[in-house]
Amino acid sequence: MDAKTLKATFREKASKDYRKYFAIDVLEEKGYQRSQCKKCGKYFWSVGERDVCGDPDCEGGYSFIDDSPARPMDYIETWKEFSGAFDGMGYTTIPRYPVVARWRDDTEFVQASIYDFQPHVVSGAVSPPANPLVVPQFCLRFNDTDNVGVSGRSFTGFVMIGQHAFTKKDAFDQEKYFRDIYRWLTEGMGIPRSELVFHEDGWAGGGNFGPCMEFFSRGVELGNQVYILYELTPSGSRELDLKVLDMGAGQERFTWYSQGSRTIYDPVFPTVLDHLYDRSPHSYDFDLFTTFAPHSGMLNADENEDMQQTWADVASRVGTDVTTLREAVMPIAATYSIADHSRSLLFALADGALPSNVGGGYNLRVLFRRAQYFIEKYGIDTTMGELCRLHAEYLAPEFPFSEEALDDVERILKVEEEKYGVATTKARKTVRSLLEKNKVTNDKLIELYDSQGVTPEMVCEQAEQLGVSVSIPPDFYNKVTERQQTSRKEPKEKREFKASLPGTRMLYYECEEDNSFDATVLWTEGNDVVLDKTLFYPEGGGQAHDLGRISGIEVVSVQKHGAVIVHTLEHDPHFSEGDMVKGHIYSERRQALTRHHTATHIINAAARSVLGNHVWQAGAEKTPSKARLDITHYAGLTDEEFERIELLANSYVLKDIPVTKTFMDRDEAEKRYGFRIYQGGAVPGNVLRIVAIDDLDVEACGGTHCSSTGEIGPIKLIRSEKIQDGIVRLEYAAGLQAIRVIQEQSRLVRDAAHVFRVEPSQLVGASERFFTEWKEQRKEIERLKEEVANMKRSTLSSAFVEKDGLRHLVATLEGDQNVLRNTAFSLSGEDTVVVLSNGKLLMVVCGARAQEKGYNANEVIRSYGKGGGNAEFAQGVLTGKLPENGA
RNA sequence: GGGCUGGUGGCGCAGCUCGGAAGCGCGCCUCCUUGGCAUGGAGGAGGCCCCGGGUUCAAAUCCCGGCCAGUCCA
Repeated sequence: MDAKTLKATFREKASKDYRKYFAIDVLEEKGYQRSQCKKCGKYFWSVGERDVCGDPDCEGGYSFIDDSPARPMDYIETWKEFSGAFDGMGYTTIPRYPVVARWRDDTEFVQASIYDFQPHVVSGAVSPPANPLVVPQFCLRFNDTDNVGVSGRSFTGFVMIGQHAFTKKDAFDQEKYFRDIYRWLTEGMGIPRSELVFHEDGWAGGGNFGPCMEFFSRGVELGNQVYILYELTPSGSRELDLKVLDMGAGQERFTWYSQGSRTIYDPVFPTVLDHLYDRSPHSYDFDLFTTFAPHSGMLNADENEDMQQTWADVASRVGTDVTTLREAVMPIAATYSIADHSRSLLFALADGALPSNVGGGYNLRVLFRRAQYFIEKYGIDTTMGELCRLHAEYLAPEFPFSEEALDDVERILKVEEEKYGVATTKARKTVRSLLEKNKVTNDKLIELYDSQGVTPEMVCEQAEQLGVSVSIPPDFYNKVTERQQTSRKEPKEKREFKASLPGTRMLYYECEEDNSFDATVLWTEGNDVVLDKTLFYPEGGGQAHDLGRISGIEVVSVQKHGAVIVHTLEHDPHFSEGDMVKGHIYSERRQALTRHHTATHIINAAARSVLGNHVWQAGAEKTPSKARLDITHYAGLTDEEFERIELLANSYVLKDIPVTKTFMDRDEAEKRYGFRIYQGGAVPGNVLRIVAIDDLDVEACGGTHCSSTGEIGPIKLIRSEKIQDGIVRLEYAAGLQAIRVIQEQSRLVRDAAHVFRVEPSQLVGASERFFTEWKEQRKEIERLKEEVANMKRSTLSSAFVEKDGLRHLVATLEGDQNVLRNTAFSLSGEDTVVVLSNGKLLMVVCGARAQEKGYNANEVIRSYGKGGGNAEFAQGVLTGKLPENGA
């Protein structure tokens, strides 16, 4: 059953038996009564009789603008008050999580406060950082980008205030959770109880489900409480062992509602909006916008088929025409968009994400470009970096940003602005020349957008400047989508491991130095063997698996399936379940892998120190011969940065810093070291293995590691390459392998120097000289050939034979294609037919009069050999012997 | 992850459809014009047409495979 049907089914069930599923006692105690909405059919609770439920759709718009029943609060104050109120009710306030969700592998950005605790806390595997708790969680959602600014309430980034509790089934106190949020709404925000309406609803997601209570006032949803109580199993629904309270409410909504301002943006970005208005040459028509604001909710691009018509409808309601309305609304909507987008970028970039052309980074690039476009279009004198600083300053009491982080954000935005500048200048040029040639077809428009990012709006702007008109098809973006062919690869099938066995004891953590061990065989099938304990490190964390022998048989692969380690042998084992076996690992390979793994952490730390705090690991691979690390960075590395990283990494090695490995509760590790520990991506389990190189680098990592950095030996960077926008790949070798790389490189230099017969130190100078000379001599040869051709010409010019009133020459001369061609052209005149060959190549040139008389070079050449060309000039190869007349 | 577009002197580009002499603009060098500069005029240097295969008598051009860059969509 999918989430949608599960939700609908459960809602019906909960409404029938609402006393069981909702905190009815509280509602009744406060004087609320239950009704069914005459429009949508949902059940809801209100003080006194009501026909409709309070949803904006049923209510017909907002009625709190300029008339809020609540106590006005500013944006920062909203959180302060909320957190203070809940502190008094036994909740712990925890700091927000990064908006880049590195602890998860199913999403790039946090989209709701509950994301912080998925999957491990919600599943019960990991204990929450506090319980119950409240958190101001910054979230990113890109699905509503086009509506930001216009619809009056959409954001790409917002703060979801979360109220969460995670309890054993019997300890779940739904009544208290509801009472607490009710107290906040009425006492904290000062909303009279008669202004509140509560909806009964159901919720489902990820196989879990439960009832849900939504709270509305004056046509706006202020938040909802989800009670995750059940899970769906193949045999039916079952009560969860761990029940979860998930209350989410927008901090922005609370503020907006409390102030009754014309849009949600005005009270949320006061300093940034002032700055934008101040730096803009535009005069804004706030009066018309204010009249427009209550209807803004209608202009939602997702819900409207025909936006043109909707604009017309809104215009007539406001009492003006579409053009006047748009001219008043769009500049203000643009400033709202700029404010929203810059704040989203501030959080995303400060938390370590980078704009890119692939993945989630692309969403960030789109945000940047959309905002930058508005800044340029309306001639606002500011930069995105400056805006981010203003946001940071305003948000500081709730969300402090470090100076280093802000510097980083500014640098990244600068680079992004340059890229945008290059792309738009180029695009403009292309558009201009196309417009001048009058070659703008619909197909061309789509191609321009698809391949160069030229929006139809940009084309129109250019066209206007040139005084040309272009028509944009109304279904433009649909056509773009049509052009995109969706061919998706089937996901690789993962081999399922069926046997239910106890977790294998991991000797490679306990006895790091050993290379042999005794163990009992627990299971075998085909070539696969599972032991009770093993020294064999399985493939994982980018580190290749160990090789060796079990009972004399070669081990070819070691994989981890859950907690069970499976060894694959070269052939069927002669032993069986219950037997004792002796295992042996090849320690040279293991040591090389270990060095490369610790070297990877060192390189990561060095890169972070040289390039900045935005550097995160984006992937890694360690083999016995070399290793590679992908890091997030906004540009390719310069040679200087490359060398500085290498040098710094080696200086860490020389300091011989101890490397400690400890097992630690996830919750404690996060508290002590922060989210930096998730360099390698999501790690399962409540207990993490923390590998710390002093405070230089601390990561949750399951790999094998040296016990101090000195053991790594030398580290040699081999190359760096930008594998995609925002990701740089570093390749390097450590220990003896590093020496091998260095040897290889010096051999290369030695061999090359030998070719030039110079000392290696003179190699560069020598090759430069040789290359220049080679080019010069090539030129000289060209000149000489020219000269030879000239000489031949004077001998051949007297060898013409008269025929049909034309002069004919058929001759052989030495020389290559160029000599032949030049000679042929210089000998030819109006009345000549020249056929030249060097014994193999063949050329024919016919003069203008010769062509008139029917001598076509393209045909003439066929009587001597194969080839072709045009009427004047043809070339090819000789097939027989040339019947010369010139010699 | 997938699609699309592009890669030609130092820089910006044309040529590619339809294979047949590697071009244009800016910049650079030399000379002339000028009191000097801006400008104007004349001449010149500077190319592994991204790399590797294939088709063809012949490939910058057509086909296949790489590499690099840009861009759009997930």
